[in-house]
Amino acid sequence: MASETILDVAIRQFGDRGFEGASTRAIAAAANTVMSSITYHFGGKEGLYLACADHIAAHLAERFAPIMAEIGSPADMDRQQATEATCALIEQIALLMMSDESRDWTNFLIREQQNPGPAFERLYSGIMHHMVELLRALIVRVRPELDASAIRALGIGIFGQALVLRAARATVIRVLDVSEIGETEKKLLLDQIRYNIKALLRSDPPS
Amino acid sequence: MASETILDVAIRQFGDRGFEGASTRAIAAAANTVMSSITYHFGGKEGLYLACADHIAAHLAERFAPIMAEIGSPADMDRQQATEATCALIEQIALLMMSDESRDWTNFLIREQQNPGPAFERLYSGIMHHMVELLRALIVRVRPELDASAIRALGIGIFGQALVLRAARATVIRVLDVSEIGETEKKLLLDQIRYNIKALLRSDPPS
DNA sequence: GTCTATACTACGATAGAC
DNA sequence: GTCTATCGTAGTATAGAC
Repeated sequence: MASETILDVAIRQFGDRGFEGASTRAIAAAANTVMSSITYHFGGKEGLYLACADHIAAHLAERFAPIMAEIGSPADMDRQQATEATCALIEQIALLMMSDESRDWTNFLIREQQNPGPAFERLYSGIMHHMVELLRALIVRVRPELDASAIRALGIGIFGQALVLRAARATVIRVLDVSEIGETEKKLLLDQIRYNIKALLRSDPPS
Repeated sequence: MASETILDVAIRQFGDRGFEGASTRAIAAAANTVMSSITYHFGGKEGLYLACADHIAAHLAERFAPIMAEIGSPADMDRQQATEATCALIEQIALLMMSDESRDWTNFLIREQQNPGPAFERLYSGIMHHMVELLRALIVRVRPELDASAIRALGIGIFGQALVLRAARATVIRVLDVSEIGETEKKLLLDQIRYNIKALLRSDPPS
């Protein structure tokens, strides 16, 4: 189906160049069709942008379905299990942030975070709030003594462990003194993230 | 001077809409001048973009000069002092990430991280590598037993604590269930960051 | 459904008046 | 230094052929 190809190309273009910077002609040409196909399938540039958001949400939901199913319900976990589940979840997010496959999705997502519009609404209610809620529930199991605000703030910090790998990608590559994030760097960063999360979830206070 | 106004407007526009999305006509109009002024002062759109990067680097250097002077040299610090200095540095970065004043700089910066070009080079060598190096040296003082790779990976995780506040801004606001990040939320997040950094810098391993 | 043709607007660069 | 005028290009939208 041509509209699938158009969506994939459009997500890349929008992610790289932003809504205004991307051109429907260029998107259509890269998808081996003409600009008016976009009008036909999506109603116009704006409609295409929103369809991209839905497409990303669907793909993310599909990608995280296995790990979320494996984690299951945090309600009947003990501390150790919830800690491990948190590590597993963030590890998956970190892998996403480092993957080339999802480079275009994450670029689109980060861009939309800076100027949230209707597309962010679709992304958030489509997939992100499920993950936010799961993370929150897991932290509650590990640190039941914390109040709701602290749980949320801690969750933000834990999520930052994965996000930094995409949002500051160029800096990460510079700091590691490599030309790209290869398998060696992936392993290094994932191991550190797992260690960091366990440190962040400890209940005995630092000196 | 008119070229100062043009730079401020341009940083906002480039940050919001990207290089291609921003228009020199719109930038000039918002700076109460005409498009050909940009040609005169900066040689064109590309020159303006690079000048924006230099402008941001200069402002960031100015903003962080006090805290970096106060921290001084990590070489003669003990663990406790280096831990406190790390907290102070990341706290300043976190404040920057949350500030409206620097919204445009950080948007520009994050955008440039996704597709680094000559402008990233100027930003990195202009200011960022100083901060990266300071953070690295501080962590070395706190955790001298770690090897160079682990120091770098830990630094990335610590930096992520601050970065997430800007890169996932829309999600942070959603999670905290507020319409903007006010004083209450700033305090909550900064307190958590300080706690988190101390947890991340602990040398006794988590269970 | 996919294409061509066209209308209209906006873009960046540049030359030249003042 | 700041402006107007203009050129060539590229943008979105739309109507209509097939």
